[in-house]
Amino acid sequence: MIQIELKDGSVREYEKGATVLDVAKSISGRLGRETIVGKLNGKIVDVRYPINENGTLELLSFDDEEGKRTFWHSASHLMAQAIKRLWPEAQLTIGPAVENGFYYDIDLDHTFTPEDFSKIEKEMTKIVKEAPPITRWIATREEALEWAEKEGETYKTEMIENLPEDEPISFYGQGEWQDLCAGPHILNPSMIKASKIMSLAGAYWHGDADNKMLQRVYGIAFPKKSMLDEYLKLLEEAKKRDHRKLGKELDLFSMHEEGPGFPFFHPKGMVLRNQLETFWREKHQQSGYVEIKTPIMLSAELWKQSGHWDNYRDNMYFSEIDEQEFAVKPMNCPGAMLIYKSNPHSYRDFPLRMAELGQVHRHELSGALHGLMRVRSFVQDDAHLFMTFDQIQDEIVGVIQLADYFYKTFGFEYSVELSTKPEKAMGSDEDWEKATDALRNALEVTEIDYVLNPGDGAFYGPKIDFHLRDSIGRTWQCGTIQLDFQMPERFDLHYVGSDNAKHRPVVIHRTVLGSIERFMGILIEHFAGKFPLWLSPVQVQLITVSDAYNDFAQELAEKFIEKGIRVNIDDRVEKIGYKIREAQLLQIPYMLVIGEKEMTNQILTVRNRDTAAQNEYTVDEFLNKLTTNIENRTLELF
RNA sequence: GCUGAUGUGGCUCAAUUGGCAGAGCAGCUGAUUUGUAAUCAGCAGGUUGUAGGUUCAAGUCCUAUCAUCAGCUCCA
Repeated sequence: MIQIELKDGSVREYEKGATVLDVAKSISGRLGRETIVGKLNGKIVDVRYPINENGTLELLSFDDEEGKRTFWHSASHLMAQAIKRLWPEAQLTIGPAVENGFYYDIDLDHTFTPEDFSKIEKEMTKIVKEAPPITRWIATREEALEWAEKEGETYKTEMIENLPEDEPISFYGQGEWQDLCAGPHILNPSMIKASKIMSLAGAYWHGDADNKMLQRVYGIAFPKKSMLDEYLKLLEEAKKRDHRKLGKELDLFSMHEEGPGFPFFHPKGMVLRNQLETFWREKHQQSGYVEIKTPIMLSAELWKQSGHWDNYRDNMYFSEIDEQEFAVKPMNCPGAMLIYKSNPHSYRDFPLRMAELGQVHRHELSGALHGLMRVRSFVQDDAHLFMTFDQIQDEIVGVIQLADYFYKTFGFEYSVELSTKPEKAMGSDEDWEKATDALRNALEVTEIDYVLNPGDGAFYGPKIDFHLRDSIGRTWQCGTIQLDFQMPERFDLHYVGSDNAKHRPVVIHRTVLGSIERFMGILIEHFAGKFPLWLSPVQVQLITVSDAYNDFAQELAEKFIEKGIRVNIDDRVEKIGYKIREAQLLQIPYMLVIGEKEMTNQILTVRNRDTAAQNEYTVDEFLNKLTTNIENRTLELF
């Protein structure tokens, strides 16, 4: 007999060799039905896994991350089986679960069309009805290769050949179809009560653009039909907060064919932008930064010196001035280096924090452009910090805390990645190691959770990235901290130390918002256009009941303007309901109906955008509440 | 850049098998002076992304090109 400790701390006895499923069934029928995978002593195992020794076991269902992934992985098998039935010549590659569902990459001459989706879905439903039990077995390398040969699955042959010698090669099968797969999997496709093919995309084999492009079929699946409906509804909701749609509706910015990747900011978008920048300047000044501004175009010679010419030329724009080659800056660092070099520096100046809202241009691939999120020209909220080696950790910690402060002000959740040396990089392995250690230490000091992203650093140094999430769950890099030992060498920077000798300073590049454009995109989606008061393009809408009250509204407006409130008067001859509706659609925080009652009593009737509640205030009361909320950059309206 | 899809008034969308480009909203004009999410009527607005081609006839079919969307790749 063996002893299994369960999640609730209870211990149960089983025959040696009892499977995860046996355990689940023994506890309750429901657990028996819903358990998808087990976590045995911290390791994910198939429900078919026989337990041979004492240990702790967690039973995971679709509600658990690991359970969900397994479920979706099995759904991708179901889809693959359906596709193989419909197109037997299809060659299968890989079919993993992703954040929202699963995909399978398939090599097939027939190009899938959206019309094929329903065909595939129908076949999937048929298989679900057949309910073939999913079985697992281990094959030798020879058997596995034989299978791939027989099935004509050339990609699988390649995958088998690349498997490590000592790893057991497992197969999963359902009905007439088998697949090479590490698992784990659910017991039977009949557990998949609802599934839907979502979209189609091209994807390269092994993610390498030199390889053949495969067809990637995306799908989603759930153990309950109602969950699929809910998910589809959620997607609809997310579409409504797409910053491209809201940008148009709220008249914040526009994009034009004449300038692909170059956004145009409208007056209301500029209010938002300027508020952001004002906030940014205020906080940076408080945090000991000075501000600089460097030119958009600089000599090509400078970019050769900085290393951008060798490492970043494909992404740069060039032009000629007086027969000399110039480049439009893709980054702000070389300009900042020149400013540093224009004066001698002492260790007493350090740390020197030079910030720059710098407009950069980068030639991004046309297919990569995406609203404000990925553009070809954007303003980085950049800064270059110059310091001694001893100051590195404190400075990185300082930036991490600054970034945290900014994100918290907007109520963002964020994730952090540490990226290490890429293939195309300058500098010695030793320098890279030192720099990477410094970043890692700072992360550990601040006790921030992070994931490692090997090989994804900048060409001049490793980096810490801050990622924010958009409305449909895609994450975008915003803040970044990059340690750089290269620029100081290349530009021969130095400072005089306390020993009266010349030393090389260390440089940190960093952004917090990342790009103002991208950050605005994220903000729009995060708030779904309902900006907090301090960011709202129009903060107060005065709505007159009839033109008898226009003068009074005008008087009031002047009082608001005097306090710096962004106010707008709607004195059109329209019904109140009509004017309220328009202000509401523009997400204006406060709507004030101005009529007889207000004029005679000298009182304000205030409608709140979010609650639709109506409150009465005296003018001074309301003004005080407004200014306090704005000054504190409060997220909620009052 | 690659794969696939999509481009019709400012916006959202119609237009049988190729057969006279249309509606709602927004805009303008007039009437309505209105109390918390749409007052009524009239008017105007388009070389159907662009350039070619097929055809008696093209929004519709073909070719090229540009842009956008989804993903890949890349990245703030």
